[in-house]
Amino acid sequence: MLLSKYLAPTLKETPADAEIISHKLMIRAGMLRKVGPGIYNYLPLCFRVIKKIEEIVREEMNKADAIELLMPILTPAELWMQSGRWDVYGKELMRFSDRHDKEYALGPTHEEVITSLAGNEVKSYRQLPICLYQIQSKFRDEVRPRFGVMRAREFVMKDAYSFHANEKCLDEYYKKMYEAYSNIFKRCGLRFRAVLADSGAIGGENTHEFMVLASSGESRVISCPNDKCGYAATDETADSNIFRPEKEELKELQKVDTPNKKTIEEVSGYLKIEPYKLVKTLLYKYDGNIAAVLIRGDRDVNEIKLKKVLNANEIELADADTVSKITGCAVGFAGPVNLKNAKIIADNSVKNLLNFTVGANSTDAHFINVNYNRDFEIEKFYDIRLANKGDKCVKCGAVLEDYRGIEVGQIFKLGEKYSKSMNAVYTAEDGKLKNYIMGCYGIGITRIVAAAIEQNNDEKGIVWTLGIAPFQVIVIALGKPGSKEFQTAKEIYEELKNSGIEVLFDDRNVSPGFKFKDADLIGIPFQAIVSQKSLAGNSFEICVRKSGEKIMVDRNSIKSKLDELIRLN
RNA sequence: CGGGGCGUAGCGCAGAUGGUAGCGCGCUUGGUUCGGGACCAAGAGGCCGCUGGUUCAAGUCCAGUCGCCCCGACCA
Repeated sequence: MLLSKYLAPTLKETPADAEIISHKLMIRAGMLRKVGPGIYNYLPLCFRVIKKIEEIVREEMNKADAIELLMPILTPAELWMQSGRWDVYGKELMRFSDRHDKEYALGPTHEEVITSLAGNEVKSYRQLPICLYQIQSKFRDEVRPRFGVMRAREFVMKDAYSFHANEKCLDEYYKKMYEAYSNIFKRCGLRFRAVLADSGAIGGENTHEFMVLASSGESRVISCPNDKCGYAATDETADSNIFRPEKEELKELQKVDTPNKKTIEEVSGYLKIEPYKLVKTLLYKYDGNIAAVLIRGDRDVNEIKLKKVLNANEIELADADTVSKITGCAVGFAGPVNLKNAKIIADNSVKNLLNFTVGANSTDAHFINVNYNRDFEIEKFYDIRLANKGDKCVKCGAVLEDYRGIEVGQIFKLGEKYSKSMNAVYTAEDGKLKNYIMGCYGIGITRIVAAAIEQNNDEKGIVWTLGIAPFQVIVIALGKPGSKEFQTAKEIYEELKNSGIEVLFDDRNVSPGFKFKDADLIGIPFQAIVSQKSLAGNSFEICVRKSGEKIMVDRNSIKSKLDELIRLN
């Protein structure tokens, strides 16, 4: 490819609206242009990277016996109503009506479509297991699209769905996918971790998210530093153990004034009590009911866990009016003692607390030396706590760490969730109709592009790893078109191209500095530089983008040296 | 949905107190340069987001409207 005839509009200046490094670099390197909020043009360089990633994904999926197909982006509302997700999915589902006022959604994921297809066409246990996948554009109407392609409203995704006759078969296939995913991210040159996660809107029981480690990541992961243990989970799911306070004699319940002291910090500072000896009483609305949720003052509630234990569709912290109605006092002084009209549950962190402090359900007052069972009743204890770094691992007891990650893939065991709701069945060996046991497996292709850049860049620009680089080599001719070095560079370019190396030739009539800067910015792994000096000394320079290393070779060894470098990387 | 900010050339921006629009980058043409974003000369490119108002006169003041960006969406 001749750069002069290509479309890679590089920029000297960073565009104003880019926040994170990958977004900045994708725009500067002429890979990405915005069309609208969360909607982008993927320019040729970016498109080549996308194609590279897709090819890796295809190879690994095919290796795992998955079969590629293509489903429509446009999906009729009936399908979503069958599964029940038309009502549950929320605003992220892009909906609209056609000229006949029929409702449709742009596919954010394709469980409904594939389950319907399988239900009609996969009729016998003899056809199972089967895994079908596609690579296509997906649509999610994000509350706030940001960070370029990291959180876009339209993006490219690989989604796969497997169908099984039993759980054991699904378990085995899940493991196979776990391996396939690990291979994919490895081949993309990413540093990643597979972590336990919440299943979110897609549903199902078991799930792992594949997280690319990056400080700009929007997800927080809690992980055990002990390699033998390997516990790692998203902050939405992570469990942890925390310290137990010392035993002590029960003291007498006492009401104290706490004028205008509402927050844990204010109360603990004012009463000179450690935050862990305060108990927060949080009033949650859930499906029309109210729950008073107790948790130690130094801890936070994990709403995902809470939603599960309440078995609720929606949970929401009660507004000030509701709080006043229930407690009879201002927000900030709610407590479990004499609290009526609310189900009282508590996090396990409250279990070992004695003589703790709570709001007194009267404005500007708290109770101290409170003890449950004696002063009030707790309906049940649960683990509804957000795990923190510094907590102890539930598996091995090591001190947990946390880091930020970009979620690039997720694998789920769906079970019968969709096959049941959509009544998708096959004929089993015993002649009876059964629902498929399903799994689903997603990878954000365009997000991988951004994640790879987040991990692989320096002050000069992008540093592609060979596996997903848009080109393997860039030939740089120093000297104007028509000069001897330009001619030689062109010959080298043709030679490399004909031998199957993916090569870009910077044949533009611009100054050397310009070419070097652009080559570095675009981040092609190897630069072959041809100058007057090279010709005179028969000593050509191959520059390795990542290390900056310069390798000098003679004219006849350029191709073999590059072959070797490409093979080794 | 709430708070903040911004809409002026393809991009980045400047345009007190109102007087009919400029800079840098990029682009075109010609010439000189050619190992780290060269230089000279000549050009092209604007419904100053949109609508209405005030005024002799509006990019500038007023009202409305649309769009984009950032922050938040919750811990008693």
